[in-house]
Formats: sequence, structure tokens, C-alpha cells
Amino acid sequence: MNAATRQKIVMAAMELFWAKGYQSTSIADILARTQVHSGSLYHFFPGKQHVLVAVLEAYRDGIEQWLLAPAWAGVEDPRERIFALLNGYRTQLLASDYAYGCPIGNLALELHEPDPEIRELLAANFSNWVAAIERCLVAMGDRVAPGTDRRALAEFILTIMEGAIMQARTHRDIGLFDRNVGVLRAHLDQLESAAKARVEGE
Amino acid sequence: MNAATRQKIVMAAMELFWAKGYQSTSIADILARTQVHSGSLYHFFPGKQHVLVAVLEAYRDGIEQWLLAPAWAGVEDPRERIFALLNGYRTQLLASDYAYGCPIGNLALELHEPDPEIRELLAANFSNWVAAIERCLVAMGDRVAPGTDRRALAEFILTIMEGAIMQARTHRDIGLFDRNVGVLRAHLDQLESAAKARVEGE
DNA sequence: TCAACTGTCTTGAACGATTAATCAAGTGGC
DNA sequence: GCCACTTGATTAATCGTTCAAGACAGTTGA
Repeated sequence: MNAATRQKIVMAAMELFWAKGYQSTSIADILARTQVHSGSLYHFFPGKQHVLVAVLEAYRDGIEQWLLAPAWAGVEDPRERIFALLNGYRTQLLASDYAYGCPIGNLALELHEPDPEIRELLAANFSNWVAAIERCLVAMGDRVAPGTDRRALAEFILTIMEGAIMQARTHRDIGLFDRNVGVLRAHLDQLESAAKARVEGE
Repeated sequence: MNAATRQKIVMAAMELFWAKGYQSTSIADILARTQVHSGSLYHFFPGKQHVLVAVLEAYRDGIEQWLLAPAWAGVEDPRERIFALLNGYRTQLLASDYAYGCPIGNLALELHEPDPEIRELLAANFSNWVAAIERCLVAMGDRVAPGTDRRALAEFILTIMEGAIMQARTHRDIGLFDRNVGVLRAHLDQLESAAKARVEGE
């Protein structure tokens, strides 16, 4: 199997779905960008939807390499890793003049009645992201109060990332992103100081 | 002007854009549902995009009557009004089997390069929603610590609503919505108890 | 009182463009 | 010769949009 052509298609589709969305990206768009002809594309993929499947699998399998590793390079403190990850999205949003938000979040809201396979891949992408944050929260140990539901808090942080990008992009104002992250920071501060007080009180 | 036909189109488009998204809704879909013919639609609207404008204007102008008033009927406490509003979205999500999220949030992420007019209408809808929450936070008076940025907190609450719906819908699991709202509730609890401690301390 | 006119809205066939997808004929390495 | 892959013209369907013709209500003028 000529993996090169297949991968070229997936990479181009990744970029195009991110920039324009799934429906607004035509097969012709993908063919033009890759210099591949339609017969080749349909040799590897039964249809457009299967290109999306491959894209979502690529995101799922590449989260460590393409998302977490770059964001966390040189950042050791687990708490700061959370904000470093959020800052990665912030940077992308600004660098693209508010065009590039979260590719998974975009697709999750664009596709209204996705096939189960697609929906589960979107969910898996969210789950992996949440798991990465949860690992940071676990690594913070007793800096967060012991009774804290770290999984729920990790889900909450994904929520904030998605909502903050949505608002910042719509208003074309990074202040919305920053203020949202600011409130999250205050929330984590409070959780930490509560844990600290608890330790000192004992 | 025969306002009846125009309004029929706007109402049908509202529903269809909400259920299927903007791009997946064809003019033919709107015509079929309204029993209006294409010539009539194009008599009132220069094009599909202007139907979207009318829909967004309808949301903007109807937020009080169609969103806030029903959610807040019988709820006087400003803090509980916040959660009553969130609960409205929760109910819709469940009643529609995870189909109906936030119509504005959906459009905000589906449309990648919206015309300025569309983008500003989306932003105006968000702003009105945030303003309504901010009024609740102001009505809470010194139950929240005086230094709190109530606007930022209101934006944060919109973020949580949007992110919580996105995740719950993708996972088809209301637990994601509930846990997100749970963390928000804990955050507000903490803000309230901090304000209380401050008052008692003085 | 009635006929003619005016402007608003309706009808529905038709248009060109774009869409995802097909397929028969190739190419080239093994 | 076999098989994986490529080429690119072609397809049927669907898209948003157009337009000429007509329906209808209200106004005008005699």
C-alpha cells in the first residue's frame, strides 16, 4: 500500500477541516491541495466520511506527539502544564487571526447527526485530552484537596478551553480567552490554598 | 408586506438550523417545511445568508421572552436563576436525545469565515446572554466578594454552559453536563463563603 | 359603480454551478 | 503477467438562485 498518498490526503484534510470545517471542504479542495486525483482518493477511502474517520484517528493517535509534547516542552510543574496547554490554543488563535480554534470542538458542533463511528472518535479525542489533564491534576498530589474529583475537574478544564475559544473567536477578542483562563486560575488557586490550609490545620 | 410568510420562513429556519446546522439545511428544506415557494422566499430575502441574519436577529430580540422568562418563572433568587437557565439547556438536551444544544454556539463554531454582519450578530447574542447572567451576579450583591469581576464571571458561566453541552452531546452522557455544573456550583459556593467570611471578619 | 391601474406577493419551471462518487483505461514495480 | 495504484473524463444529484407569469388587494379616476 502506498502509504504516502494516503497520508498526504489525511494531512491535507486535517488542515482543511480545521480551517473551513467538514462540509465546506470539498473533495475537490483536498485533491487540489494534494495534487492527487479522485480515483486515487477513492482507492484509499470509500467516501468523504472515511477521510474524516482517518483524520479523527490521526488526532487521537497523535495527541502526545503533536499536542502535548510541544506544549509541555520545558514545563515540568503539572499545574503550569495545564496552563501551558491552554496557552498553546491561545497562541494558535492569535497567530491565525482567530481562524484556528479547536479542531475537535469545531467538528463536534458542526456535525449534528454523526455516524456512531464519528461520534465515538470525537468522544475518544475529548477523553484523551481530559485524561492528559487529569494526569496533571494527579501529579499535583496533595496540592489539591484530597476529596477533589480530579476527573470532573479535568472535564471542567476542557469545557473552559472550548468555551473560551468559542467566545474569543466570535468576539475576535483575546480578552475573553484570558478572562476565562483567569477565573480558572483563581479557582485552582482556591483549591490549592484550601488544601494547604487543611494540611497546616492538621 | 405579508409578514406572515416572512415569519413562517424565519421560524422554520430557526428550527432547522438548530437541528441540522446552517449548511446542512437547504433552501428546499425550508420551502418544504413552510409550504412556501422559492420565489416567495427570495421576495423577502436576497439569499440564504439573509435568512440566517433574520434568525440571529430573532434570537437576539427574543432572548427575554423565549429564553429568560420561561427559565426564570417562579425563580426569584438570582443565584438560582443562573442554575435555572443552565437547567433549561439540560432539559432540552435530554428531551431531544442530545440533538438540541445551544443554537448560537453551534453556529459560532460551524461558520468559519462568517461575514462581519453574521459574526457581530453571534457576538451580540453571546453578549446579551452574558449580560443577563451578569445582572444576576449584580443582584446577588455582597453575597459575592466585592472585588469580584462579575462580567468575567458571567462570561465564564457562558463558557461552562457551552463546553458542558458540547461534551455531554458528544459523549451522549448527561453526567458530563452535571459534573461541569457541579464544579461551577462549588466555585460559586466558595465565592459566597469567602464574601461571608470577609463580612464576619470585619 | 365600475373599470383600469398599481404594487405586493405567489407560483413553479428552469438555470448553471458544484457536489460526492464512478469507472474504464492506463502505469510501473515485482 | 500480476497487483497496487494512478489518471481524468464522466455521472447523477443537489445546491442556491432566477425569472416570467399570474393572483390578489387596494387605490384611483370618471
